[in-house]
Amino acid sequence: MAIKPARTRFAPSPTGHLHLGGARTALYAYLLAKKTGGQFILRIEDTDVSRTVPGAEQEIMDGLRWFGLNYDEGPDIGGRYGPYRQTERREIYHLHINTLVNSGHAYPCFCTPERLDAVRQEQQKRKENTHYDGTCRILDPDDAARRVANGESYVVRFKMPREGHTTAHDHLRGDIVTENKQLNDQVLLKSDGLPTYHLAAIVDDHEMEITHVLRGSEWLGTFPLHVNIVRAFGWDEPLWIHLSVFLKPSGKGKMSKREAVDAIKDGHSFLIKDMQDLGFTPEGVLNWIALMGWGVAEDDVMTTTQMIDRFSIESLTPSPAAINFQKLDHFNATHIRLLTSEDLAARIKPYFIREGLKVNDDLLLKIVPLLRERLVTLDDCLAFGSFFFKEDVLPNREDLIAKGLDSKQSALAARSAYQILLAQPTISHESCEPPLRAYVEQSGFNINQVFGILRVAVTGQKVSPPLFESMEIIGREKCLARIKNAMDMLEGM
RNA sequence: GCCCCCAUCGUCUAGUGGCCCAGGACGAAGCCCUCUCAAGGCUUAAACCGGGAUUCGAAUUCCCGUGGGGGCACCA
Repeated sequence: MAIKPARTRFAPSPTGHLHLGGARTALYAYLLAKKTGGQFILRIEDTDVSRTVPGAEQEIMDGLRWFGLNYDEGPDIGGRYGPYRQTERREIYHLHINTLVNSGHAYPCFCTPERLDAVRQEQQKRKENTHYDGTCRILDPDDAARRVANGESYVVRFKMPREGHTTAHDHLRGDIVTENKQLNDQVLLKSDGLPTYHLAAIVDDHEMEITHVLRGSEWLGTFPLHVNIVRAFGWDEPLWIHLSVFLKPSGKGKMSKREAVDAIKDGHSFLIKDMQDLGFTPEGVLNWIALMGWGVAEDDVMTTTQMIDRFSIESLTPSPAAINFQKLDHFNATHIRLLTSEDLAARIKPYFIREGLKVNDDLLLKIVPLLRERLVTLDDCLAFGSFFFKEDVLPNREDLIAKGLDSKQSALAARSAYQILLAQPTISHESCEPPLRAYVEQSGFNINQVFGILRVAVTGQKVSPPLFESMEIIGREKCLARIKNAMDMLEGM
């Protein structure tokens, strides 16, 4: 059972929000690192300065922490292999790009974007595969070096072999063979002096001694390029694992703006920052995304610890997975039920406070057992429990009239129940239910009618946690007052 | 257009040549429990994309279709 410790990384670019796909990539990388006793690293790929969004980096870090996916090295905590922001690693890339140019694996290119554009259009017109035409590939290296020294604007391109083929090995798909003539002389270093992803990621993964690269399958297209770069350097390759993409719920295509709007409308989102507000728990979300792309035979309800225990890159699946929010609800509800009362209380408290309610902690702890199995999302605590924190309750007149009865009959039932409860020194399940049931027996009304009137009277709503347990928590005085009030309302109709 | 990847119930998946008239989970339907709503228990319906080939035997291997996804930037 001697597994080599894996060093894995999550390497997002700070250009937008942390979403489900990114979170899953991070999760798998985290699980693999923890499983093998290795390290999980956060690296920020911010080489496209124009696309960098202020706050995005922070959001990524907050998201990972919310999930409990704590990284061992990262921009805010440092580490032996830092810095962990690519814009802070310019010198490292320049060093390596020089190596590549000197060994003939890369070359400076002075073509202007305008010329490149023209070439591309020309190729499209001829229905050719668009690719760099190689103008600067055949430049004399000394001439090129002179032009660079003169301050001429340039990029550095990778000199892709024109003949033969490249075999790249993906752990989930096996060997992927590509003809080299299909490949392009990609830009490695941009004219602003910053590297492109292709160079930066490969250099960093090597420098940071990453053993397993887990990334999205959108990188499959440039995968042959990447292995060629690694080989040009003469480095050992990491194990490459390209994760499947997430599809929209219909299974047709990736999530888009349109689906994002629909998801929000129905209380869901694929943005991590929204999840917390929507009442989802990190445990629920994690469990849900873990299973999209990981084949777990049975017992699929897991905590992070259990996931670490059972995780294996052998059981990852390469096919795309459609998002299923109903399943998220299920896992969220399931994990809520797994929480201790203290934990659940602490988690739902903010939702009551957000609603402007004054929360008494003792009371909160008492109602938690009544709420627990009724919550799908944490904010459902409002629908089932806000009346506990209100002085008064305002039932709808119509709701007080029991199904199948008129207002007079309902008033009679309320009055009778009131008198029975009034005779009880304390209100509890044990003391109240038997006499009330006895009354139901002899009154000719049914349980649902009588208990229903009381429910609306005491809680102000038609759906609530169990009646007697709720009344016990609310207390004798308040319950009696509320029933009296309901009685008056019914009799005044 | 070119290149690459993928393909088991509606969805996520188990399955690595016989243990599969295909198993689990979500969802659906029904029943039980029940003061409402849940939770819980039990049950049912529901799939190997199509065609060839290999083999005594294929969901599992190979080929060809078809469908879906991704990529073809000085973006990641």
